[in-house]
Amino acid sequence: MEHALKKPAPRAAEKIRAKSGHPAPKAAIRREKEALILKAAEEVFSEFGFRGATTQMIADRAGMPKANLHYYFPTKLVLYRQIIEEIFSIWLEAAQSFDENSDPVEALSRYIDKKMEISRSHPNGSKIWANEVMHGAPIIQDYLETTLRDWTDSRMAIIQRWIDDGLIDPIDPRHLLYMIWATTQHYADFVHQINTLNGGKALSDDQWNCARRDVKIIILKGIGAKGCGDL
Amino acid sequence: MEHALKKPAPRAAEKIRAKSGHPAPKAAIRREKEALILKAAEEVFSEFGFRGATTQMIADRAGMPKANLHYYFPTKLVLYRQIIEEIFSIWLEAAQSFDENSDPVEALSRYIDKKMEISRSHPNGSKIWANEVMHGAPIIQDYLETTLRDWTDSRMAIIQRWIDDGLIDPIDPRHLLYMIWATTQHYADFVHQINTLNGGKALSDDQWNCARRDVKIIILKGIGAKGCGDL
DNA sequence: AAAAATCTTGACCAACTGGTCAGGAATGTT
DNA sequence: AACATTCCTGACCAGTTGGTCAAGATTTTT
Repeated sequence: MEHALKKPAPRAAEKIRAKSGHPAPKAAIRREKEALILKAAEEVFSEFGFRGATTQMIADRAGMPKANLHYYFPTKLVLYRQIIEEIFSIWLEAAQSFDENSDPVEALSRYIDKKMEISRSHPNGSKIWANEVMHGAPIIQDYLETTLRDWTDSRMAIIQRWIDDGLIDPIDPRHLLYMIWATTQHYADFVHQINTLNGGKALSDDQWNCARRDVKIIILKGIGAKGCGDL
Repeated sequence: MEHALKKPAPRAAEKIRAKSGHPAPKAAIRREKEALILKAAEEVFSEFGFRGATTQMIADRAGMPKANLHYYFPTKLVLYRQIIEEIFSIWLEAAQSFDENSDPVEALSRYIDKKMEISRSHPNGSKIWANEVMHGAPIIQDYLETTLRDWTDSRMAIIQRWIDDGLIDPIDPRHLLYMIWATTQHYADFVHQINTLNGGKALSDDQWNCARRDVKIIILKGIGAKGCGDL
């Protein structure tokens, strides 16, 4: 015990606001705190996994006592699920661009670009997803069986049409999708390994451009897509 | 308390051996028990991660009381590290075949085949590795910086020579390696997702052959390797 | 046979973790 | 101003976990 009793200190946030003279509307407080917690939780979950993360760690990183975190999110699982759902929606949204173009080169290029962008700007989400799937998807199994499966089926159909139309070589659409997922997500999930092999530094803008270009070239050329020489 | 006191029951293993009349040499006991524990630990670690796995779970799956496990492996970390090291050696060993052939088509084909084989036969190892790297490689960082980096550098040099000799297109060797790793390991790390998208069933032999073939074709054709039309 | 070394295990413990709660503080409403 | 609502937090608790230990069982050595 360093201090047997402490005088009831005013809350830090209120202190600051008092100085600046602003009020602290309840609605805003809720929004801000929840965002703070979600951000901290995403970091901690991606670094330690669901079980490895403790609500104490998340609370610390969000700058509030643990009890306060539990005031906004009753359980760790609720917090985790909300994060997973947000990640999932980002993934699906990025996938939209896939079918805005009828040309395989255009459609696949954009899709790969978007996926690479997400891997760079949102690596934690990818990691949490990978972690979840690797451990048997205990929490998002229903998503895999419904939304993801539907999405996959429809995109495979599109790819199959390209094959039937002779626009790309006859490969199994499934494995093309897996290769795109695997490769693009690798730059998020294995960013630590990639950085280590890059002399301990994060990839520069140039290196990212190079990665994007090479990934696109190899995949598009690999499936014999017509007219991809000028990427 | 269901039973206040229990008579000292003879150990199960000894019971069986007594029946069969065999003795139980200490050396063999040690070997068998350690192997049993390592096998169980690999399963549990791959399913729950380091922190998610409990020594109790591992002991249960190995069919022995927890205290017995701690007799052979003093701490959970020691057990984990031993497993990681074994996995690492398998990976490097498989990579040997990479430079037994001077022809890029031959060398890369064999390398991809071996990696796909490992993903099918040894998915747990791949998952543990991925988990470890995703969480910042807290335990194997030194391996990444020494052995893996050396290996990567030497292979990149070989690929660069192929490029200089005009045997493959000028892409960044680094990203070719990453693509091979990402794609082949995806079939281990994301096996749950793949199976779910496959109607909940594991890939059949035919499907595996198809995956192997498509992965090889796309990558080899994608880098413009000469003479890979007959894969 | 007896002593030494190794193996086995139930019981136990200290540290930690998710989650609770009471009561005080800030804000909103009348 | 007075009352209601929402927010904040130190203290607390029950369950879990990695790891220990002493005492007994089995095998090896002398």
